[in-house]
Amino acid sequence: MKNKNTKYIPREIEKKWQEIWERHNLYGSDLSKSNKYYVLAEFPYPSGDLHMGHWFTFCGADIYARFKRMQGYTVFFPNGFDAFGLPAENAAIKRNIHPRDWTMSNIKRMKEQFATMGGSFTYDHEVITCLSEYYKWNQWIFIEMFKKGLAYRAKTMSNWCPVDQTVLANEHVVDGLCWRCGAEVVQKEVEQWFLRITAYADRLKWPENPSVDWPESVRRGQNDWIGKSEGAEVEFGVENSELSIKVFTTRLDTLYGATFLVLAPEHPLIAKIVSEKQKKTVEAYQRETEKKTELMRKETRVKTGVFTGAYAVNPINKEKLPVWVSDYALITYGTGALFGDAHDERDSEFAKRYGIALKPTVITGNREKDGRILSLKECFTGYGTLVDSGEFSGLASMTAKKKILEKLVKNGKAKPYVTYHLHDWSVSRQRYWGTPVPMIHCRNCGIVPVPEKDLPLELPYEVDYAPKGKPPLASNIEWMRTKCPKCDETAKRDAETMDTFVDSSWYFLRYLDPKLKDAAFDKKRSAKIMPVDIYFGGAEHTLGHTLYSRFFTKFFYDLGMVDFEEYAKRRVNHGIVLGPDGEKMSKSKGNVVNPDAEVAKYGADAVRVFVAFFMPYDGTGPWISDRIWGAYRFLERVWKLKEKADDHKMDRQDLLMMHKTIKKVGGDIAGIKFNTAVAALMEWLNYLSRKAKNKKQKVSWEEYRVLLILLAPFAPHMTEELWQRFLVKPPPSFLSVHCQKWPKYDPKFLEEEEATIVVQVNGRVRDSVKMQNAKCKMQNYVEEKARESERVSKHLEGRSVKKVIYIEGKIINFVTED
RNA sequence: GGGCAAGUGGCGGAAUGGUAUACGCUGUAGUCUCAAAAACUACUGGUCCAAAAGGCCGUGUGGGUUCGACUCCCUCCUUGCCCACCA
Repeated sequence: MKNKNTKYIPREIEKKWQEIWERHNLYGSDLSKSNKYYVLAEFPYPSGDLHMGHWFTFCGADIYARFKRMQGYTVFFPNGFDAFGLPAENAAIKRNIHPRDWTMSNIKRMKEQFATMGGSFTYDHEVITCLSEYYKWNQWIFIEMFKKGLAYRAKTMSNWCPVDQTVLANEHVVDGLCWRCGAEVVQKEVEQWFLRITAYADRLKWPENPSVDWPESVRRGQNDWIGKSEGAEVEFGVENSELSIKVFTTRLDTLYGATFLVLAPEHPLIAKIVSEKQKKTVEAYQRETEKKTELMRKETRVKTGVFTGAYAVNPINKEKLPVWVSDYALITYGTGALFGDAHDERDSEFAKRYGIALKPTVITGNREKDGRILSLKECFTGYGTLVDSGEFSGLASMTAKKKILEKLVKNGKAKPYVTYHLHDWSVSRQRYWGTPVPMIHCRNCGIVPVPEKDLPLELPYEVDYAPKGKPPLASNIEWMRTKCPKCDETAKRDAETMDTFVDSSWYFLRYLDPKLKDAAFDKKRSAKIMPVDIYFGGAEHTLGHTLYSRFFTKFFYDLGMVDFEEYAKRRVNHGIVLGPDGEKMSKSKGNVVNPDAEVAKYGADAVRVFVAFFMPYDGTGPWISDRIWGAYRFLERVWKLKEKADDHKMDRQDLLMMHKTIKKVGGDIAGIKFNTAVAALMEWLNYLSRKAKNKKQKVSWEEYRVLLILLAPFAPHMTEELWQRFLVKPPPSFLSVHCQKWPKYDPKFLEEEEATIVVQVNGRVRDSVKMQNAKCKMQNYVEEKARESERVSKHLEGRSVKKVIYIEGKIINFVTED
């Protein structure tokens, strides 16, 4: 009679073990232990359904977490939900369901889906950002920043999405379109809250050799985004006026070549200096550029502009320069004003277009650097020699910059000036589903923070959240009306909510104790468990989320709340699982692969193994469901192999294979190369089953035991089942395979008994010869042996050997005369 | 326009400057079966050859360095991602 237990049926074992693990609190972290290891994966947005991308990310993180746990670390691997945000509100409007209800039911559903994965998440540390127990601390942090002058209100031109009716950060304007809804973004002047991230620009800049292990692409990307430019602010007097125009430049060495000035259309001085004659033209131009959306500005690279009728005076040589207005000068960069000269391509283009006679260049070539003459273009970018520059002629650019600055500073006409590409972080959102800004607007006292004892300032459930161009919270008049904490007069609340990136900027600290009542996070625990040891996430968060988190961390550091300035020791970017059509998965395209069906068909373990195996973790490629069969077959073969296991003794080759695999799998997991780790396991399995078949040998229990341990992070359920059935006897208590110690390889077993030496003639492989390890130390012997080969001697016939290259134990190459 | 990454069989992908194509998928043939599926076994880059042995060609293109190059250097082409008037 056939025993039905001999068949591998995933659905019969997976749920069972998930429940047993939870019952035994297998993945609970004893946070009092000292050998901590914090594994973090970016928490998901509860959009409704888990998709393959989530599996890809979280399986990777889980494999790694399991691996570290088996290495003896106390692994802290929490999960949560980034639960505030626009989609909830949009879904609410569309389907007439409250954002909170929509979000919470999605979370419930996604948690069920997460459970099928068999992830080793640390229980009871869940963070859900839309709960007031969490966002209370967003508010607290906001007020702390306000007190330190880091949160402030300002009026600016902002990216405005007319469909979502909200302000967008620069990084959420993609090709001039809203990243969420795809509507064309327009410019609109609004007053809103900013966080002064620029105050941390210098500290956010990555040093050459940072103490933490983050991908170079992320570090470079952030540094470019911060875009620190050191230069000078030069004052150009305005002719027949007391006014002066402050111009930012990084190229003081070209100051003698200045031919004209350009002001950004939004520059406040324009109205004061414009001539009567030009007034109409200039104002028309200003109106026109105001209407231009970012998309239009980008598309028309042709530089347009108008003359103001005014002239400025170059402080270095008293030359008279016409002042123009053009939108290629950006009000947000430097001082919103620049001087044009022949060295800069854009300036030249602009001058040519409007018939401004450019002064000749004042930088010349003929300069050597690193033993070669530089091109003129290179000289223009900072390595030339000055000519026609008065007393500074003949100086190298670098020196001239310093000397000219010195002189201008002495005359009070310039000062060193540093500007950044990074702007302050606009955090106001005119939407409902977010953290209410904890501020009160009082007629007498101005802006007053909500007192700490009144936090959290709860988001009211009842509001009209349909977009009307004003924040939805403003529609709840009762909520809006309050009293000023200072003067007790009637006052108004702030109707705006915070950007959800505030939520995700510190959630990893809240994980430590999500229920903590009297502080944002547990300082003592943080000292123990932070920083995060490894952080898995998407490359798209290089300029957003991960930069903001670093900013928050540095702010906490300044408040003395944490004792580190970088919150994650290592950052790993994951790739993207595309739909089967090779396109990015999206609901509108209908190519979203839901893991539920795959799990039902193949079991979670096979899906996990396949997800780990089918492409490198940082790769991007389409999901091809049929191929999961390969992973399933692999697991089934492991399952069946147990029938071949007995007390067989391992020979030298067996030991070699086992230790090689231990080394490879451990090394690959540590290096986030899950695909080759699985391949190594497959290879070893091929070896084991071949030996079980061909040689009529059995597989030893030791081999089977190690195989299950190495496979456990990838296929946690089936390895546990096999472990419990065959390797725990009899079970005195619950001894999980996941609590086993990760095996160590012994280098003494890694040596091959026989060395295989590849023989080449003139670099072409002709044969390979085998010999005992010891013998390959003797080149003469190897050479003799190689010449004995018929295939080799055939190619050496009639040729004289000029040279023999021998790389010990690897290759021997005969090089002939001809 | 700038920056970064990458181009390897029919496909996903492996390869510290040292036997290119590991591992998996697919395909072909076979074993088993009344049959099919599954499983198992063998083969599976191209080309010359009846076949085998063997030879030649093969990692986007063209060059270079080297005894030896997917790997290092230069040219060009292509694709992807990110940024984009930054004075």
